[in-house]
Amino acid sequence: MDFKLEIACLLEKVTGVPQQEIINTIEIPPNKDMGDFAYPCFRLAKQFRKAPPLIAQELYQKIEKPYFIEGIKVQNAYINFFVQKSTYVKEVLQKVLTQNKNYGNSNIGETKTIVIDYSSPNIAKPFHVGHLRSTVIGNALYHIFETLGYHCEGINHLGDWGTQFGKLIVAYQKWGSKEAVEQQGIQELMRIYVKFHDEAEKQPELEDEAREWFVKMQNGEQEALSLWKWFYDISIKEFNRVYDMLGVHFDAYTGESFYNDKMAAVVEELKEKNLLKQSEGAMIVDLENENMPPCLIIRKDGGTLYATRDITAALYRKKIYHFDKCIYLTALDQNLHFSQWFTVIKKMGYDWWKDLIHVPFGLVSLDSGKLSTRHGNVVLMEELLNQAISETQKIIEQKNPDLYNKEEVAKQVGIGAVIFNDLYNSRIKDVVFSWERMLNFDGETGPYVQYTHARACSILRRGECSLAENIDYSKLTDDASMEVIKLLEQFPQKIQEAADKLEPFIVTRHLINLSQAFNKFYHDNNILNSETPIKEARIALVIAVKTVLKKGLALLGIQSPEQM
RNA sequence: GGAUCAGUAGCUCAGUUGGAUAGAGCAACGGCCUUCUAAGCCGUGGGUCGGGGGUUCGAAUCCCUCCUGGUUCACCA
Repeated sequence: MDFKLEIACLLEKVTGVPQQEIINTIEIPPNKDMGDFAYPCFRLAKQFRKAPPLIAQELYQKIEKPYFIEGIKVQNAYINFFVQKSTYVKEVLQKVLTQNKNYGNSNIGETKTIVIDYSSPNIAKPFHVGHLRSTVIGNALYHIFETLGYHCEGINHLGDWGTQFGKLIVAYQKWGSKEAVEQQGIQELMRIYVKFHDEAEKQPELEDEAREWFVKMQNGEQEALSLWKWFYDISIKEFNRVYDMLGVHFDAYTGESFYNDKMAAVVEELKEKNLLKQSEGAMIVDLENENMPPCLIIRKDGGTLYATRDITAALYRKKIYHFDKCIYLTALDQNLHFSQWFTVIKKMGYDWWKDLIHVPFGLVSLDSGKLSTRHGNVVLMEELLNQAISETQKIIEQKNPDLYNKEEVAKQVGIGAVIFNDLYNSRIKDVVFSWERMLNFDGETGPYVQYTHARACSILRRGECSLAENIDYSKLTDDASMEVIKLLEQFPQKIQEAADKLEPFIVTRHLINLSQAFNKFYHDNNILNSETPIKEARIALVIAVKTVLKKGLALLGIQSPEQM
């Protein structure tokens, strides 16, 4: 039973307002003494031509109180409903316990496909904290949509093509060695790349040489391509190490190089549709009447650009995946770029341009300023994860030295802390990276939620805790228990809300709230030493909380150790 | 200058499709481990919701205006 829906039905009968509209208006009162659900009557004032409190009063008279409602109270313009607690507890817990790990699933997205473009780092550059947000938010949205029944395609649109590889080839031939690259991987590639830039300031002709090499790549010349492939393989190997640690996977690694041979046709199409225009030697799509600067398609030296590849990729994805939505996770500073090329798609006459969605997030920086690989102002992702893990190990030594699988748990908790931290606030907020904040595991953090889950597991491990046959749900009507039950009930709506807003933090915050409520419940009530009917009911609650916490963390891409 | 995002407690942030007394965590201070994990629980202090106008029965939320900060604006991605 869906209580909100049932209440909406009651109200539909007495107001004539459609159910769906009422559902959207029903709120949870700020204070539990006011009621469990509230219907504000302000909006009915016009329709009824009366003062809202009066309307509330009149509606109240007309409502026939069903069995699952214990009481109805009118306060000012609000009609407040008090649910029949034991019915409510029973309905919610039975639903969670029978659906188990499917609790919160939905079929709303059935037959729909969502393409998610996330992570997308540049090849031959180290994976650092700046790449974390796209990766982790994209991964969470992937899971969230999947749980709502959507078919998802996760794409890592690697930055694996462009003049920078020409530079790298030149640098490698001048200052690199096979051994060094094999031994040190990206770090060595980075070193010679930086050296290239230093040297190119003194000898600008190096830049020409680099461009030549990139042209050779584009023309498919063997030597250039095999070097490129080598750099590519080394990078992917290192990226995958990080992705494995983060528990992130992709359905495709079709990066920019993949579209190399597909762009000409798109440029041709733009020409045919009369959208391409010469300007200052380059080919552009003019967007003046859209109040935007032009979208650059072809450079004056004939090279393609970021937008060219994105447009090509979008057309390809539409053809291959028939997506209903294609979402791009990048920092907010790319806003204009996306608006521009989305508009180009629109001008090409594709009505699905509106299904292209840029999901931006705030900028990451360090105390010491902007992130810059070249100036060494970065925190490497592996370093961050390893720090978080070793910090966790210290805490385990201190708090639970007898834990049997310390290393595994340290990984789950340390990495979980990093992911959780990134999914804790709304996307748009800028982030100044701070070791102190990152390695603080107190309060509203990943370890807090994991700890709560481990506590629940601990109880279930100790007691004879199989689920009882006939549970007396009336034993869970105290305030602390009710608070937990309410949050369990809201979980599916929160997943839906997170999907609607493309904001995983809605789930994150809900897990915090649930953990807080459960910890209070845990503190107030002894579970294993209570009398049988109470104990059975409480254990059912513990199982339900454990299930939802685990599910919620999984949606965020975080593991749930049973002990920590 | 144009565009865009943000401004809520000392710090980091929820709350913004107008609604009941603006909430958390961190930090500070004070309690609670012979009882299921103290990575926990309870309590105290802390607010001109950037400023000023306006709309409304009602504004942190909507409109106008100003201020501050970030980002971006032609051949990088």
